[in-house]
Amino acid sequence: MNNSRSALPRTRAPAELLPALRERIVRRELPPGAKLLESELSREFGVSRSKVRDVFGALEQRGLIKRIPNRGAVVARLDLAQVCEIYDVREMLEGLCVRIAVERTKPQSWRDLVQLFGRPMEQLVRRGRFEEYIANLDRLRRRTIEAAGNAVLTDMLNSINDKTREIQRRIIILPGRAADGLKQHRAVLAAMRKGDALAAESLRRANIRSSREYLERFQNFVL
Amino acid sequence: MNNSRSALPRTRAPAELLPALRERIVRRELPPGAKLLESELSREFGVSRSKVRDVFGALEQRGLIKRIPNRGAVVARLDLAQVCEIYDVREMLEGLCVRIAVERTKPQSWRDLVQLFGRPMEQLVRRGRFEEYIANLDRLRRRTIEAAGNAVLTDMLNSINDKTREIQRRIIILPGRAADGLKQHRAVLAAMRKGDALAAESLRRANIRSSREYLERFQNFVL
DNA sequence: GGCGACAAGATTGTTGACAATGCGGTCGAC
DNA sequence: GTCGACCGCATTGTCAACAATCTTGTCGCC
Repeated sequence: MNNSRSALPRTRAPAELLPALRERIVRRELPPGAKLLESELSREFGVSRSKVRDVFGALEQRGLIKRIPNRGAVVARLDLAQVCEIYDVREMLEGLCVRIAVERTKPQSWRDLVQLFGRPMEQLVRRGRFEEYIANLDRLRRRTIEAAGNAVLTDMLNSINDKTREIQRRIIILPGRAADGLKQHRAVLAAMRKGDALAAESLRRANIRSSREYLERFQNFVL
Repeated sequence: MNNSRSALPRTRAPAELLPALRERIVRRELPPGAKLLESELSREFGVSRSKVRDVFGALEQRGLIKRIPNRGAVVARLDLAQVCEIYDVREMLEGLCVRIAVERTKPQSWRDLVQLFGRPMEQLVRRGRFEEYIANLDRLRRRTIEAAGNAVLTDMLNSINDKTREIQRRIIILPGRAADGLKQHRAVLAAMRKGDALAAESLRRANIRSSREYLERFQNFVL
């Protein structure tokens, strides 16, 4: 079902197995429903089956795969209800993250991002350069998480991001979404630049709610 | 270091290993820093070492134990900073949980809990029957989580609860805390009874912030 | 007497073989 | 011709032996 290519790019390092598999799932290189064979991965990565098994355990805990006893592991599938559950949580946690980040940093530390989200991002949206647009969004995201400096929060947000990264990518390319999102992110950044933590939180939450509206409206194209 | 008793209560079922260990850690039967020996647990539960190993992996992912390569597994230790991180997240998630729960249920479905948190809980606080007080608190917690019906949120709250259950118990018995907490929970329940989701959320968050103040004030007695 | 190297024991990490389970195809009966 | 039982194959689950690593106690040297 999934051996679409016979010559795979052989990731050799044994410790790289978990992040490599995670990445393949997150990027939908392994699409939802794809079956994961222990022996196949064992050979490809040059590690023992036990180790593959361990990694499966970790991936299952993170909700990226589903294991059925004696039947193996498949990439987890998300329906709209589950994505909505995630979005409810995400709204709260991203809001918290921005608030803490603002509280713990000097307002001027966001200067470069404010600038980046001005003209440069405007151009990217106008020209439909979504990959770069998304890369910059991710830059903002990582900076915010790092500034918040809350390990528990970081884990949860990363877990949520793993499960919805591809969905977010598909939302961004929906008609009008990138422009809307950029406006909202600018508002958030403006509040951050002023050191107004509560406003930044509120605006970030509105931003995520807006993204979610696109998701629900265009669910047939996204899921 | 930790073989305080020679005749342990032998939990025999192999599938019971994970919940059993989890419970021991959460209840501090295995205190932070306690070393977990694979072979010992393997014998006690009558399972193979491989299975113990799997369970260690799961416990590590949940943040209940810490594994050091070639050095074994120890029960995770929490310092004040980490607990504060958890409380920041907990405040948001418990608030969200109550809000959704109220939005998705009929106001009258909370009647029994409103009543329970009236006279009966008052009596328990006054008489210092903390175990029963805590048991009822947990009843409210489980009902709320169930009513919210958000699996992602449920997992996160349960994970947080596992890590801080013992700390919460110690906060409750601090002088004045149980009475304060009860007042706050009554306010939350009153809002729930009225179907005012936003008020309930706000009040629940205030409740958790209050609990956190006790924690910070009495940290030497709690941690 | 204290410090460092060494060795023995204990513990974790890894591997491969073996058992159990589920799936798909084939054969036979009605 | 279709349905159902059986058998073989592929895959997962389990286990015990082996290898690697760390801890601890001892000895010798300074």
